[in-house]
Amino acid sequence: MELSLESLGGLHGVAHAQAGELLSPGHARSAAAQHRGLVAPGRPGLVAGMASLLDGGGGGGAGGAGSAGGAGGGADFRGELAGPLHPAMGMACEAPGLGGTYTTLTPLQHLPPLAAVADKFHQHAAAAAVAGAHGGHPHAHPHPAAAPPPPPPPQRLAASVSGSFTLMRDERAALASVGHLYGPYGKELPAMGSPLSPLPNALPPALHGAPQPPPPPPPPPLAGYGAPGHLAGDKLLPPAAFEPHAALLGRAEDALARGLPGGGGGTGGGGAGSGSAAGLLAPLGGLAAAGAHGPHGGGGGPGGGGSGPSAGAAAEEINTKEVAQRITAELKRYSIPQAIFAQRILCRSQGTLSDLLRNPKPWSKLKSGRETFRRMWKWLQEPEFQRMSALRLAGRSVARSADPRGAGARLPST
DNA sequence: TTGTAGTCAATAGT
DNA sequence: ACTATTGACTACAA
Repeated sequence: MELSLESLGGLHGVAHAQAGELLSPGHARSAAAQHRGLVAPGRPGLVAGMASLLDGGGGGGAGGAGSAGGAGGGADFRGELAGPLHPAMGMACEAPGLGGTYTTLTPLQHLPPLAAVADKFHQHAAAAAVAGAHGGHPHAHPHPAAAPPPPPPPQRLAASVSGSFTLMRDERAALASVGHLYGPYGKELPAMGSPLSPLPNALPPALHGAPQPPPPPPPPPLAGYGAPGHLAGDKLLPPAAFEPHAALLGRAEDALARGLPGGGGGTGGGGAGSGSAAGLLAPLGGLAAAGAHGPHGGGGGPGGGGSGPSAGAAAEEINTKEVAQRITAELKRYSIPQAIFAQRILCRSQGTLSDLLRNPKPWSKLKSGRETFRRMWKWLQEPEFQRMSALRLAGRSVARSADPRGAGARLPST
């Protein structure tokens, strides 16, 4: 437990708040306390999958290894898990049993170990199946072609990755994993990275402001969200590129942040950039790539802000409002209770999540709270099945650590 | 010491 | 069952 997340978390966020937080009683209790009670309702189709996952989270582990996961990982994907999960996913809160290499839990437990991704792959295969995305293979590699979602610019990925790598020094191991992960996953990543929404179906374009291709599925009712006031000031990252590296970014960001010019300059505000995803993280995107490379171009876009040296720092900006909206939409879409998401993905309480979603603070005003938004963001970036897996895995881990019994207890049959 | 930020647990409302 | 709100606590920075 201690170090697992280090890779991700350790690097960045952790820097400041973490240690204390990790240890802080609060977390402990919350974690413990939180684990319980997380079951989710099921819904048809993907949703169902999600639901299952949710449930599964709790249960899967022990018993059958997760419903969804069952397939590949089934018996124990632990092995797979040995590696850390994807950044956005898995055990967010605990770095459980994964291997031991990951990071510690930062306050939030930042990112799950990249390695974990591996697991995801497997999982995702299963998940995919569930989702119906495509038939996963046994271990599913994401073939570029196969993947459901779209299009991805591999390049970006590469860039990102590299950036990540750079960032991650410590995480080499993780990197390694990543490397392989991404490799196969190439397609997926890109997908995520895609300008748009990571969520294939998901997010409401409205959020982005930019006209994006509307997701197939039911559009989320986010009408309420409008233009964000604070957003204006903030910058956003384009989801693209960075998603996988969110973690990295995070760290980078942190580092940068510190070094950076504060807000970077400002950012360009709404600019965000790039579009897409727009707008959420413009800077981030930059960061990701840039991080390592510097001002990368992509950046260009938004860039703005940053500029300078620190562009990176800025990089991380996430449009909190958008993220909040998107998360809200996704949760609704899949009927994921806030409590589940909060606990499994964010390692926070339901109340906290609710508050964050309803009253997101501008990125610039956030401190340690950025981690929470990063997590949300990362989660959004994940492909559906990964997201689901995350929920499930997280649950699993949590369950395991906290309440093994629960783990097995209820998995939906699915 | 004071103020701010981030969370949580509890509780009320739907 | 879920979500929203509130009060209190802890950690940090000025």
